[in-house]
Amino acid sequence: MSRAEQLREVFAECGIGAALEVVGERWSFLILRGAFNGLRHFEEFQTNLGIARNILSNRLGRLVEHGILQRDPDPADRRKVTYRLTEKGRDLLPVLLSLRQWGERWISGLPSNPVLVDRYTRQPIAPMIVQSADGRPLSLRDMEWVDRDELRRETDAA
Amino acid sequence: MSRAEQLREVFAECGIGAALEVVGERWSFLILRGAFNGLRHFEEFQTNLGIARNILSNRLGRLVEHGILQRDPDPADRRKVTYRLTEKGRDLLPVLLSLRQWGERWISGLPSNPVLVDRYTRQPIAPMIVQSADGRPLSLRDMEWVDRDELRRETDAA
DNA sequence: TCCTTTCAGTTGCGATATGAAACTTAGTGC
DNA sequence: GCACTAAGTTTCATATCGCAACTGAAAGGA
Repeated sequence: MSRAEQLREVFAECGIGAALEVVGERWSFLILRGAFNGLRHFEEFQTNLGIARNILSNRLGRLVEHGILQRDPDPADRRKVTYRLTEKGRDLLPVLLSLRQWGERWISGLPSNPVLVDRYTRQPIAPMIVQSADGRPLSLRDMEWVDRDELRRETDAA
Repeated sequence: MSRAEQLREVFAECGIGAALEVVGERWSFLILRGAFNGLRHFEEFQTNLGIARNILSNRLGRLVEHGILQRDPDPADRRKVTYRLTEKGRDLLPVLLSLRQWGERWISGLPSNPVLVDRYTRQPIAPMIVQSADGRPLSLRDMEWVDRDELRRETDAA
């Protein structure tokens, strides 16, 4: 087994590793943040993020390959290409928001701009929290890591 | 302004960038996953993740520097060093869990091991979701990005 | 039509980061 | 003292990043 394969195995055995293989490179999250904030075109990403053009090209390509962004030539102006989030990409919002809230709380200390609000109440969204299956907030000491098979035996026994 | 400073500015203007500057490098998330799963010692991280020793050394150092891990020599065996999550580090759990759930849903397709359960009900925790200030689940079309100052004007007007 | 600009990349190349393996240093246990 | 363990550090090859310049196709205007 090659080194790359080994790595992929380490990564893939857990959802975190699997996810990181796809969005774990430098700039990927910032490109996605841009996409969530309405950036659509190569030049927009480039000037907005200040990322090198070759890297941007490479990252957009990877995100498209993995089905996180969708690449469509603009029929009205055939120079232009539109990148938009797929459902798979939009489903990364909780990741981006938890990361952002953590950064606001522990690093920058300030609320980021723009703010994501409830469209109707105009209230900023709530902090991301871990909850039980029935919706109670859980702190780390209310939780426990359990081996999958162990858990199955537990519930079978009950 | 140097290139590095420019980058730091781009990163820092938003919580996501600020967070990525600290935990955005390759392996950082996997090291944190390890820490959440109970890894404490250098050799444990190394054998468990298969990461190169120099990189591990560097990443642990950075995470300690940034106050995400705490480094304590073991008084009982002075060869050993214990790395444990600080509050700042533990507060990254929502990030790790959303990432993991996304990876399970869209990449690996399988629940990861071990499973995080409610200690008392033995139920796996709920999927991470975006909620309104009063706790309603929000989908992307219920939300809107608003400029911070714009929002202030809105609420002042009301 | 010719000329200029825009858009989305690609190419070349030096700087930086990563990875594997061997080495070091301190401490433990017999 | 001797073998072994834990936590790194060093060395060196390779891979990735980042900048600047370049390309090629398509608009847009005189």
